[in-house]
Amino acid sequence: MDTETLCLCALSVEPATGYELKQRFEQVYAHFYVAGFGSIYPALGKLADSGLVEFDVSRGPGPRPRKRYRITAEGERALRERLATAEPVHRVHSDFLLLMLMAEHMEPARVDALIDKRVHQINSQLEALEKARATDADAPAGVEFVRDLGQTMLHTAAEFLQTHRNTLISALEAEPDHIDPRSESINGESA
Amino acid sequence: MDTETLCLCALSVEPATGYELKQRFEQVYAHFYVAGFGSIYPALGKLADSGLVEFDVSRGPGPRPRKRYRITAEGERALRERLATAEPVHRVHSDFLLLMLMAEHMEPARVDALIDKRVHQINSQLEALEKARATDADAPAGVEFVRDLGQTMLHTAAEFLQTHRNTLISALEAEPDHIDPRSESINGESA
DNA sequence: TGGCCCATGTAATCTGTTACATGATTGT
DNA sequence: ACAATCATGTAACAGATTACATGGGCCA
Repeated sequence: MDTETLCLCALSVEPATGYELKQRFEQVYAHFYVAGFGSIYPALGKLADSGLVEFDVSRGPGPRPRKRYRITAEGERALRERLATAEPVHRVHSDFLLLMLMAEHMEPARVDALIDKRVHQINSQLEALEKARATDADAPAGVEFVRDLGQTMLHTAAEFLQTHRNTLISALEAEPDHIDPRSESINGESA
Repeated sequence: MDTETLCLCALSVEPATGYELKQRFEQVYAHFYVAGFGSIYPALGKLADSGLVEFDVSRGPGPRPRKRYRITAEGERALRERLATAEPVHRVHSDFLLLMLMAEHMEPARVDALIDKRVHQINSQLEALEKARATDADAPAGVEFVRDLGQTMLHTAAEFLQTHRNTLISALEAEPDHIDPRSESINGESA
């Protein structure tokens, strides 16, 4: 499922402009999907071409007219069709974890900073989800399910990082693979 | 960071053929990275061209020679460089969660089946991690860190799904948006 | 008047996925 | 005899990222 289906899903909840969709994705969908303008606008264009969405035009602030998209009856049908047949692929693509895997090859301070950064990312996503829950109190069951799962996962990740960071950093400092081959005998047992 | 860097990382741990790398990725890296042959082989080719890895050739079972790659000194330098500057991007791309978000538009049985499938995926990844831990007992601190984090996250996800699936399914059955527009007056307030 | 937010879109580029092609060895 | 596993690679395609282009309104 690509950005096109993502937009169709979002529009089935509530009409929006492309710009608004991006914001919504960042605020509420960020923990399981990302999409930039470069994929959102072409996706909306294609959806409109195939009649799955339509739009009202109004004079926007920029040089181009602003378009507020909404799903059509045909779009609803297509959406149900896609939902009924799509595979539930779930993949994580994390440079962060790859970096952690290679922690031995980095300076401990760098590792520490990376964890810090990740914790901040997680916390801002958690805040966004908290806000969404407050704003949109009785959302559909599916939306709440995903929101709760997101909060649980993010919370668990943050907690793990906070609890284990010291263990990791200590281990790295004890066995300094990362330091340039000048200072060798910290353990007193190098060649 | 792309498949190229991923391969460089994996080869810095231990030499391997392209085929073996894929297996390793599936078994131990699956919870945070995926790569198919179509990206692994070209990546290894490029790495070899730029001198970051080298390989021994032996007569393999297939029509082509088998190449076992290992990282070079220059490769180690390049790797450290990349590790020192890379951004810790972490992104989830989950059709599964998007489907759950749209649960109202599906039949409850379908939602149930999707959750089932996901739980099985998680469990097989957990098994792979458990096996890796048993096999490779005292791995570097970074590797253990990532392995433990993976187990924690996967375990949390599985538990959440098991605990909340009934609540979700019940909610869906109570308010059948998913059924064709025949039965309207369940809430008694349709147009 | 300088910068940020709103707002849409295109084009070049990068990367990954999928399908295809090839074929020996080992186990059932 | 058949299937699975081992094993490498290419080519076509799909999709996303990035940078660019445009410009009004609002706030300090």
